[in-house]
Amino acid sequence: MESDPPIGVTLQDVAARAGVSTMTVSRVVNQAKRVAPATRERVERAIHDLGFVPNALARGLLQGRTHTIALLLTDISNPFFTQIARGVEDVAQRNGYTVIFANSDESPQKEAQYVQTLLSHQIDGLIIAPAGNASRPLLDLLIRRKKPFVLIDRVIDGIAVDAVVGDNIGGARILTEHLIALGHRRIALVHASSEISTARERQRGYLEALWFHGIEVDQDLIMEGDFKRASGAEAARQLLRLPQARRPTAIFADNNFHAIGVIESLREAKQHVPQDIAVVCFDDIELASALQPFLTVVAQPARTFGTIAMQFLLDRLTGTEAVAARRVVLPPELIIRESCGAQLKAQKR
Amino acid sequence: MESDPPIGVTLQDVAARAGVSTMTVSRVVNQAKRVAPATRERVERAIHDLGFVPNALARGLLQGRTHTIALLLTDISNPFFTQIARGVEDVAQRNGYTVIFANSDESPQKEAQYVQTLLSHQIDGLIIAPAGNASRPLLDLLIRRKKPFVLIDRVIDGIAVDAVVGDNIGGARILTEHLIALGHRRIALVHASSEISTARERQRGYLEALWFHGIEVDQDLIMEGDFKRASGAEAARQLLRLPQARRPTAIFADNNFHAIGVIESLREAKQHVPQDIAVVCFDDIELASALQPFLTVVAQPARTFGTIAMQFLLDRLTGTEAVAARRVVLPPELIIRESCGAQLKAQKR
DNA sequence: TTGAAAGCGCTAACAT
DNA sequence: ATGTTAGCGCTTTCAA
Repeated sequence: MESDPPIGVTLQDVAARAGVSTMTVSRVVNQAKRVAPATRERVERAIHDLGFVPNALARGLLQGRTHTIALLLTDISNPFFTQIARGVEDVAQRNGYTVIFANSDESPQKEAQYVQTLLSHQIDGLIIAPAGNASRPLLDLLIRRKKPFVLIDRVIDGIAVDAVVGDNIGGARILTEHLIALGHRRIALVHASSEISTARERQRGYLEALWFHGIEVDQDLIMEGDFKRASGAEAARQLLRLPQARRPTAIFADNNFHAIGVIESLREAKQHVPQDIAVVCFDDIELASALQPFLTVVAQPARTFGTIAMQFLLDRLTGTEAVAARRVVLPPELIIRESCGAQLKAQKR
Repeated sequence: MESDPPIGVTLQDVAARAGVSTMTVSRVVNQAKRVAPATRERVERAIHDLGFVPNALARGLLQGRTHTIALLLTDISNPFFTQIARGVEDVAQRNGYTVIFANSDESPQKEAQYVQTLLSHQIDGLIIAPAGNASRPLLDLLIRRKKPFVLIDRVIDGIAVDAVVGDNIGGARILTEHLIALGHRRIALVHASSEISTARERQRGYLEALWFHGIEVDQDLIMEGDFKRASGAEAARQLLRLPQARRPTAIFADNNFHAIGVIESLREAKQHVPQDIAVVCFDDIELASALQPFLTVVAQPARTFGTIAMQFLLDRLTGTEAVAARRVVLPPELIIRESCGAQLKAQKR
């Protein structure tokens, strides 16, 4: 049971060493005021000597709070979510919270499984980018359990909780109108499942822009993907199979991964971007754009998504009074790079 | 104390509902065999009705094991580390482990702080990419505490522990020799601090290649950065300030972020890559390369780094017998894209 | 097959 | 300013 080296030093051990009660040690550890300077010093010496690290489990068990929150995302390999993670982590760390990350991979099953695990670990709250509308029961469960949580990037209809999202409709309109202004009329859309609010809203913005400018919607130009690279590539391949006259002159990818996939397929087909076909997308790919700046995008302040969401969660965690659900909609920013448009305007109708 | 809705349902509650002792419930939860089918069913029904989720803290406190491991990286926004994270997470999840991620941001201080927090949360083990040689005391602490850990990507001299790394010397040689074979003689190096094993080894590989081919080393072409984008950009700016004759015809960036920064600066200076100056780097930037494929790199199987490291850690965690420290060195792969070389060969000496 | 008691490491609430 | 007691939710041990 008892080990030779300092493995698992407890508060008791420190108390014995310093010749005081466990309560005194506890008080020193927790920065309480009511400790005589001399005693405090003895205890601190003992803590240092023994290399004591308090057991957060025991403390959590007793207090019902672990100072741990979870960040449940759908794809941690997407830079957009990575930036969110950094924002969350920063604010969390500054406030003494530990963050557990998890990846649902756009799968409601995986998501449910993770929430279960996270709950069992007694996390104090969560920040979630829900996999889709199917996540609804899960969120209801959290509400019943009175676990504070904040939705990030995506919302679920009819559930009034704190949420930090981007203006997807507006962003999609801006992007589409940018293309229209450059003379494009046959604009394809590669969107993800309508189960996901962001995909739904971006599609809406695209359609609104077309309607507003009296451009007829061609269903053959609207492809469904899953926010991943491969589906973007497949969508582009299909678009290229259309007869020349019905092919798009521009493709609007509803997220960055779709755009990458689209561009890959176009390259395979020897179609140059932006000379032969324009490509724009939602969410930036900072690294990629640094290399070769031609992709016009609507970028979102992902890091800010994270910091605000964490702030909201903190309010809930430390909140004295009950606050109504808040929703922050952050505006996206149109980044025009080596304007695919400029060239196209001249050469297209 | 007692709440109205099912908030914090305990094993006791389930026991009461099912009319059995807590032990019986515990046995059902833990899949023990010695439970009568009828009893088991009653208990399972109660668990479901009450929505009972076992308290991992209480269990951990008692057993001294939490089935949680930590992954401590230096930069989660680098795709290389993101891939590692996915690999680790996959293997961990399949084996019933929860992963806590943390970012040291290349700072030994932050790293030490995180390890402290993680230890207090009683994680069972860690996978660490150490910030640098300064991390040595921290690792010694873990050894004293008998916390299993595995080094990933970077090693610390004179410490015999499991490690999963890439062949940095070999990779750097390959990359440098690739440039030499294309006719380059003035090859610059942008490397990170020698405090970091990967930076040290890549520098070594670069030097070895030059020596081997009888090319004199020009200290003015060797710049120190910090593995981040800005330092790569600054290094390139300085290189461009050299008199024409002493400027490099190629730049070897010792990681992907350095390369991005270098390319940005070159673009600002209207230097075209690869026509005017070649750029190669260690670690791929998959997304970026998909967009515009001209960056020749030495790519590492990051995901495999993660899966193997997690496997090693699992061995330690479940290990019956003590195994000697293992070190796996994974070979990198040279990816030549639109060979910056081909063009250069013709135009340079 | 099931239950009772004890206690993991810590701190809230109450002494002193 | 310091100590004592009790117990968080669970499982280990031992008994029935």
